[in-house]
Amino acid sequence: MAEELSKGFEPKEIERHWYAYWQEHGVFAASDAPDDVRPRYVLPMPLPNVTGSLHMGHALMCTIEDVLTRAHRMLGFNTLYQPGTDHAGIATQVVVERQLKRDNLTRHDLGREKFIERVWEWKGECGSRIVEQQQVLGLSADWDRSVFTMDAGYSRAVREAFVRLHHEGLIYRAKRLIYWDCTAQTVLSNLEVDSEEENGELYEFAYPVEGGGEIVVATTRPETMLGDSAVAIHPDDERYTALHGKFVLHPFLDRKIPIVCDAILVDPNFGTGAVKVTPAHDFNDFETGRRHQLELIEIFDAEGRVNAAGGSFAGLERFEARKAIKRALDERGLARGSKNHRLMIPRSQRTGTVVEPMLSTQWFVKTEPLAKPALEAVRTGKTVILPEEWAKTYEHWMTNILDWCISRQLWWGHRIPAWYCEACAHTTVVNAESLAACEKCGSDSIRQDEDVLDTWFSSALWPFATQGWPDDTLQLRRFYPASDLETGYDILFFWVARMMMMGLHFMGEPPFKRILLHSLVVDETGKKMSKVVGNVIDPLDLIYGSEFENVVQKALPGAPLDEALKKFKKAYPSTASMGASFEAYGTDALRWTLCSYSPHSKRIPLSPKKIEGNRHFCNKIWNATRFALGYVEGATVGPDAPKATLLINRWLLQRLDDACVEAKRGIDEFRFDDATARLYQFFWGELCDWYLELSKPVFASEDEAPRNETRDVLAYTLEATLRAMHPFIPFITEELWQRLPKPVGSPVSIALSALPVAGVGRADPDAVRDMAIVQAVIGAVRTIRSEREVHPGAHVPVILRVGDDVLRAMLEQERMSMETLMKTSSLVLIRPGHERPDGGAVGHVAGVEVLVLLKGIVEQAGETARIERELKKAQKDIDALEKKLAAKGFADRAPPEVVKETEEQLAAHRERVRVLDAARSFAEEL
RNA sequence: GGGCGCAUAACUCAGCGGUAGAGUGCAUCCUUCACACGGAUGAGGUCACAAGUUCAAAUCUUGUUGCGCCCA
Repeated sequence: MAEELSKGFEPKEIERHWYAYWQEHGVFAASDAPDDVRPRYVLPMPLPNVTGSLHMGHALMCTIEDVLTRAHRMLGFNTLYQPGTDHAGIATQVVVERQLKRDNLTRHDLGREKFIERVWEWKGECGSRIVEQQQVLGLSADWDRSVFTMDAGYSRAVREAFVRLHHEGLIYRAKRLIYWDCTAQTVLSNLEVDSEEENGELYEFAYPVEGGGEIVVATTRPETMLGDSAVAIHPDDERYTALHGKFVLHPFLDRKIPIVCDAILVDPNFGTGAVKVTPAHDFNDFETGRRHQLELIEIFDAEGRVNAAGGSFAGLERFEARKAIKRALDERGLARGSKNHRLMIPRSQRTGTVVEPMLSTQWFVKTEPLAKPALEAVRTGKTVILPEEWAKTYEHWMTNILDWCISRQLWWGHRIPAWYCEACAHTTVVNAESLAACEKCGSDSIRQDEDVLDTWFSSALWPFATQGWPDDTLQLRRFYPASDLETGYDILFFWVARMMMMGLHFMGEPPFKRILLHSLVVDETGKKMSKVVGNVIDPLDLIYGSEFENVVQKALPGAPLDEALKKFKKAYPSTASMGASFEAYGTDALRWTLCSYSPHSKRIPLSPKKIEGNRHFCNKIWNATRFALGYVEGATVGPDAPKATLLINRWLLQRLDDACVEAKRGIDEFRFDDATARLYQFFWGELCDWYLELSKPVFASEDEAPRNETRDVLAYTLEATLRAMHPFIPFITEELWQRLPKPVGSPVSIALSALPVAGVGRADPDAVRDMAIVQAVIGAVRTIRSEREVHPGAHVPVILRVGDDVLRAMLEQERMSMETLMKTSSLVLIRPGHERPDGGAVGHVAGVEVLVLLKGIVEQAGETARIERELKKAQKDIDALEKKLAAKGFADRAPPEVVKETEEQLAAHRERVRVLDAARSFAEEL
């Protein structure tokens, strides 16, 4: 047995040690053995960006997934937690381009080949930082199977998927209005664009109407007027009835523009009620253009500069053009003022640039035929979404799904396997890295499409491309479909929905049985974590501890320290009482905390105080075990609960069973909050607060039989409880479990032991009922002692008057327990009506009259007030119950058991009143 | 504008048809031989508002108000 436990729980060394131990012993490995007949549990890890680093969202996700993984492993499943990393096309390319920019270089200076080499180099430099950080969190992924989305095998799968979809007509190339990132100079899918409300202005200017007069339009983007091909008004707007069918004249370009009526685009109450329409650079306008067959006039080039269509404004950058246009309108006397306006600005998720709607030729996935089966799978319950409210969101998105633009004008990624023939204009689409000749005419004058695929296209294949697809491998058969897919709801559309579509299409069945969605980690006040707000917390700072000064320097780099600290404290009010740093809370405390939030609330307001509290819980576990270790030596721990005769032992085994059943249910139903709360309550509230306290007099007694029984029950329960908690807090449970007596033949690690399920304890409802009475009686004495300010060290005589003979006999049995926790030297059990000495306080619980003799212990009488208070409370309850019973229809329409229960409650309260009332004099006899 | 969701103790949140729960915080007492990262006790809530369904509503329905998020 290892060295003695330290007085307090110190996570750091333990965590390092056991993670290495698990890896050494291959604890995380899934089995490929053909004869392995265990049921399978497969969880594909949402792949982090290869160059990324761990944030709070990862910590939450990884923790939840590892709990699921560990629990299933302990339930006897052949468990695969499939790890991997994503090449993250645009994100990675943007970072490397920024690095080049420092040397005043662009990717074009290097050329495609050299640039890609450079990205690979950087990937190497980042190494496996993210993976190491995930390991700090204790993830039990099968790291030997880790897959990178640019691996040769995975790349082949990506090309295969593209080629097949293309041949089936589900991928096509077309010119469409898309979102254009002028910085990265690539198209983005609508999901990669985030719109945020920002300050802007609503600018008004007048278009001269042909034949005289003018119409004033309101716009947030005056520069796009260069591409206007209509002015729209509401057909019912009486202000403009006279203008129906007329034209306006473009002030800068030689163009006549129609005035059209459109009830969909125009809100007559907004702005001037007249809207300029730019179909080539706005999605709503594009649709309007379709409805009215308007001309599409493109006015920007790829860098966001005005093109030749902009006449004298050509060459100006977008925002310069805005100023120039406003100036020009002003000069022509057409400006009609402006006002401040909040508007949604769409920005690229990766570069932060305001994206530009542009017309462009791109590759698209035809989503509707793919979405149908994906929708069906959820509707029929083949795939279940939890929490279920998300099913509605999924349904809504899938039924309104748009075609998915999958080409990107980037270099880092899977190059589109399409070759254009210069001789015959045929497009060859084949699964190959290079192609020699056109498949149609045989010409070698071909060139490959320059673009790469959207990263999400490759990750959509994750559940099967990781297992060897398109080959029919043993792995693929064994580990597809996955069991659960767990991820943040923010990538429900990006990733989950697309995996559903691809999985169903290529494999014929949905990629997972359940989709589990967790919430977003936000700061303590409910705000999103962001670099701008300065409220980002690095999970490693919580695990290893960190001065707040360090924390905020990372959260708000470059900002003055005072300011950063102020923002941080505001975002995390609970740190006010924490001094100047996070202590090292350890992975377990962080994991437990993250699991304790309900998945139903969409936000998880991270509270450092809560993590601190859960480190205290770990410390409690540590010390309770330290206490137990002093007594459990030589205990026999078998596979089943030991025999128990003592009430505390019988009770504990029943409560153990209850706790484990509920914890298991919580895990099964994706309610880790319930599971952790129950285990917390059992360990602290029952095992520590009651059982350990009550075991002390047993261990101190002379009697060997009860001592041995208690020793065995304690050892058994503690060992089982550690197993039940292991999925949530793997490190501390392993450390302590290794030191406890265990059943013979226990595995090398708690991670491979069995998760306790129903039957781990022993059913004993009588014990629970009796123990509740003992607890209530002890509580009554404690309350009286506390309220009458009896010194905690003082021993006071207690008399219990009990009418029920069976009950009195039971309490007599528990004399030792009660004497210890009541701190009494003289406990007497008598029948009601039996004589009693003078002076004291009275309580009444569970049919037991509790008399605490205070004569000579407290000076003054003064019990009357307390009794009056109790009586008043009881009377209030009686009134409510009587009212309920008397209410018309209750007796005959409510279920009989409810009526009976109500009557019993009423009787109990009346008895209580009778006893308390009779005790008034007793209280004044001091 | 469309969709989804939330309003419960000072704070953060569970509960979702039978007379309100947890953690933290607060108050009082206790350094008792596992733990002061501890123990005991206590205070604190017309469950946003209004109407309805029901024998019974924090819990179901509708409306109102306030607040989030997603999509446009």
